[in-house]
Amino acid sequence: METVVGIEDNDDGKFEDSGLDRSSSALSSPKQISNPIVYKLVRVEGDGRLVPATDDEVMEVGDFLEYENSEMHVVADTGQSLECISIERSSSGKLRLECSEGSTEADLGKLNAKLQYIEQILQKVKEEEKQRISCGSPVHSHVNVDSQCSADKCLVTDGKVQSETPYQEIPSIASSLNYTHSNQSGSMDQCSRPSEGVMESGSSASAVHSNLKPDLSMSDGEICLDKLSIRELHELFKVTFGRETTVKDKQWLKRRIAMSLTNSCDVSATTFVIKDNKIVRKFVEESSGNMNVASLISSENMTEEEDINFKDSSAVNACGIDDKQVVSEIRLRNQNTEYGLEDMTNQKEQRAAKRIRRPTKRYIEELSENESKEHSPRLPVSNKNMELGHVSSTSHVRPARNTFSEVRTCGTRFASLGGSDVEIPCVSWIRRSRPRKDMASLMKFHPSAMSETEKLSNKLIEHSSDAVGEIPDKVFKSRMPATFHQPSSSEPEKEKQCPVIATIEPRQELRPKRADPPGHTSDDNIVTVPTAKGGMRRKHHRAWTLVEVIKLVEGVSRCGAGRWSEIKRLSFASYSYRTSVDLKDKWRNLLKASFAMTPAPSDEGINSRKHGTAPIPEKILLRVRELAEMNSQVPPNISSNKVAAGGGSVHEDRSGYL
DNA sequence: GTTAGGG
DNA sequence: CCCTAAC
Repeated sequence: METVVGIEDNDDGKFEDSGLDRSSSALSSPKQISNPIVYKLVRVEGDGRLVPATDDEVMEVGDFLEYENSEMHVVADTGQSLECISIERSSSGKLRLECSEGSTEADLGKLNAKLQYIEQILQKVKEEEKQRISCGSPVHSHVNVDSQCSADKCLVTDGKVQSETPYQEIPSIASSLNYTHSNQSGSMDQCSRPSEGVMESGSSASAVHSNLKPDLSMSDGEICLDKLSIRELHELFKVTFGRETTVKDKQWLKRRIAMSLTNSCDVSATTFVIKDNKIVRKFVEESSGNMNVASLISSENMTEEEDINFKDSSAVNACGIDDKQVVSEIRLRNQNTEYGLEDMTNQKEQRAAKRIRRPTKRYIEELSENESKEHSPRLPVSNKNMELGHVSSTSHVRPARNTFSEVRTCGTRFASLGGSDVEIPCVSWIRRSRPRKDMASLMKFHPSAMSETEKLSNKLIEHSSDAVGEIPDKVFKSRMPATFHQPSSSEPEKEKQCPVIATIEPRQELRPKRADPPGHTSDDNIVTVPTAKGGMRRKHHRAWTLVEVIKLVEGVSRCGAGRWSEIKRLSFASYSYRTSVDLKDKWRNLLKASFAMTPAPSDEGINSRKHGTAPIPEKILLRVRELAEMNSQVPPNISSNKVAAGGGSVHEDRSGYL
């Protein structure tokens, strides 16, 4: 699913289309495509904003898209995707593409039609653009489809940097399918920076940016950030990031600016070669690469992929669109499923090779502060359906600037490479999914793949999220040596093994009566805290919802009490945070409650007397008691055939409310 | 790896 | 919820 693309444009909405890729490489088949198109899945928030879809959400619809329209490639946000396809959400806020939702077929059909429509439009634009290009007319309203899968371009038109791409939508389908052309940076900003009010209208925040874009100093056909004074760099920084900076480090400033211009998160590890009016980013692919050497590599020595990109870029220039175009070449996406990890590794390697001065903590802190300010009003995002995805196979990296405060709270992370840990600034460590509404659920970690340090970091992360009111004091007291962001999917292995089941499961999001309290809706606020013995212990409380209880009861009725793992598998596949032990514990409590309940259900005070505790409908409790009594009579093991074990009454009762 | 039970 | 003994 790493396939992809590059459609991008600048503020003017200029497009260039090098061709639509209509191949149908599977999501799972990351083969490189010459002219792919990336459709970035986003979610439409209630206020109309677009929020980058989480991997899970992408996966949620990915299969469908692939199935229904093999030509469309939905790519989880990797920071590389440039397109946004927003899948309309139902009023419940849930993506309406869930195959498990029987009633979504119509929606799927509509979506599919829309997607196809979009494609048609793209084709048209592309053709138009080709004509324009042939005419040498630098019109600013054409489609710019980068032929390179992941190349981002920062166009400098008339000496103005236009790296910030506005949100653009196709009116006719805007209501439900937002098709966004933007470069990586623009896209990300639009989608993930609520504070900027992006995505709210065609006139995006880019206007602000574009107006402020200063001229890059040009010298001998080269754009040299180096020749800018600190003051100028500050200015550039300001217009680029929309905020002031007090950093005096020119290199740092240049790096940051370059990051923005190239929409890259690892500029720091990148050497720039500015030539022929282009900023060509050079990457050292392997640790063997020596940045000192790499920095001297000119475009002629680019890797094959880069060379292709370069040619393409040249072609664009040759068309006379703008001879001041600055093109940032970004290494083609690593198709490895462990892309994120690899990328990280590369960064580290590059860093090591180049011996680039790592941003000091101070800088990082400044970033954290500013960024958190900028993004502070983040909307909580429920991140459900984590389990749906075979998502885990891929890690996604986003540009550093899209990193969010929760991650930035930590200065660095450690990346283990070749046995040695390397400290990497968190700035370069990116979230794999869109920011969540619920700060408390910043992350969902993969317990099985979590190292002790990672766990520590998790703790710290939770620490950083004020939304979690349950953080034990000891967490605050403990000092975190380092923090990471769990790059891989947090999906427990078990869940991955039965994606089908997960998909079939009813919407987890649906929490009728007892929805999780605000700020506590996510499923991944699982945090661990150190124990006295040095081990890690889960420290997270998640109230059982009525839906969960019902599921539990149902599960018990089906499988019998005691077969928790089975119940977990069948009824809680989508509730990764509910372990079989949790089910068991809950059942225990339910039993207690049900038997504590007055024999006469008519008594209203059954649950209410337990102030604070969730009012479990007496029906449920009755059912629990019934099952309990039944179980006492019929050992669970015999009830492998639960129906038989359950007996007739069970069935009848179930139909009532389960 | 699960389950049961205590904390 | 966590921990752990017992299976």
